[in-house]
Amino acid sequence: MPTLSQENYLKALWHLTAGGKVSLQRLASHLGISPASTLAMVRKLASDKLVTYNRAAGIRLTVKGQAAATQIVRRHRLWEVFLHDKLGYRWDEVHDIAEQLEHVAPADLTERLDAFLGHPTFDPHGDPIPQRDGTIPQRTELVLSEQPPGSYRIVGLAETRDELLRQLTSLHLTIGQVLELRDHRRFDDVFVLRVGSRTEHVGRAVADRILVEPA
Amino acid sequence: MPTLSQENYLKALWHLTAGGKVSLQRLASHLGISPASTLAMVRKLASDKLVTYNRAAGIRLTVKGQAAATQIVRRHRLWEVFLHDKLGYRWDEVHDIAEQLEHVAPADLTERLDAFLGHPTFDPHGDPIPQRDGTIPQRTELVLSEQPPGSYRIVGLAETRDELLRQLTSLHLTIGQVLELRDHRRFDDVFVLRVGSRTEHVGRAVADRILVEPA
DNA sequence: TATGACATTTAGACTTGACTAAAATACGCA
DNA sequence: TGCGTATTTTAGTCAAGTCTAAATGTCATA
Repeated sequence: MPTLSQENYLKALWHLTAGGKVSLQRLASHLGISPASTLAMVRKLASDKLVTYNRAAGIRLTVKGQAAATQIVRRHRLWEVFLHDKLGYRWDEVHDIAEQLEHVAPADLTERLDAFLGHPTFDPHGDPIPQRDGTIPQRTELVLSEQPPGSYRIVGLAETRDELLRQLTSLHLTIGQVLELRDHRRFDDVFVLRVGSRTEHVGRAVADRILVEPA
Repeated sequence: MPTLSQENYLKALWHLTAGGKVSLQRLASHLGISPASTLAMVRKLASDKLVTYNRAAGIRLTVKGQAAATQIVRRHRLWEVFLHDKLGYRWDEVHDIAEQLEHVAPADLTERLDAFLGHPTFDPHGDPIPQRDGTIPQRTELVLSEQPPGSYRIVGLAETRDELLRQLTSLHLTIGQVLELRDHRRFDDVFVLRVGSRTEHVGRAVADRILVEPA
């Protein structure tokens, strides 16, 4: 049970680690905190066995720290999906609010939220949501709007906003449905689809949110 | 913008005020904090013009303090509805979690949440949710399960859990519907209703959540 | 190998929100 | 009116998380 402040350090480390060795300096400037204060906190994290630190190797998350950080990122991204899909915030507004919500973590809340949102795998920015077991989804599905004409099966939806869901349902564009992408009229950004025996025209907002595999 | 800790004091004051003069002592023991610490915080609140304090009158919320406290209670109870209706927590589990969430208050979030939940007027405990303008709903609707046989119009639902909503919809028990309560079979807690031309049998879980007025 | 640039570490201090212990005040009632 | 009890207030501490300034290390390279 890291403190709120410790959680921010862990999350920052999770993000920075991808970019190579994490020096005090780098962590400090990422967080906008002085190197002196950063060192103090890194020592606390080390005494809680969440990180290891020495000058040469820099700061490294331990297995325990990794797990904690991953769960924080998971909570953050799930809240982003909630704010976007359910409350209708724009994708560029959700980050700051999720920043607040991610620290609320009573047993169960994350998993209930995940279920309520339909176990999403990507957040509104397109970043993967770490799963309960810590694995990170890889984009294997294709986004319909980026495909060449052809036959595809819908394997998922990138969003669960009621309005979008209703529209997709009314077009029979639900998971499992096979469709044929006929044309992308680029001048007005309309996608022409053959769904069952009907021809449908959908805009980019819809085509961007349909995840498919070749059929 | 009171601090997190100040918000807890304001909320406590809001609740205690109903019970008469609020002495330092009373506030302190309600919060489980020493009178000395409480005095220190009350002075801060006073310097922010959120409360007035003197020995004789005790601690009183100013108009500004009232407004702030009311919004905190509003946020708390809206989150309770979310946790109960949407995430499926039991009514006795939601308080502690809402306690955490109520302090997250970026512009807009409360109103969006309110809209998403369908502008509820009572929380899962049956307590009124202060409205955006600060007014406190009064229970004017009647709970179907507490009425004598007769004709009623449905004016609201006490809950928006999808499962409940689906069940009510499938029974045609939606807002505006007129129904006749025929009987309450007390030995097995089943309510016998006449809805349109059909006779329906519903249990207490449903009858408790239908708000009606005589028709 | 000595030096300058940059990174790290130490030292000391501040703010917030809590604490305890003890002093001051108020209040009920004998 | 004054005593005893309860409440309020003061004074001094503490821990967390931050700061600044200054001291110390490290390292590439001139």
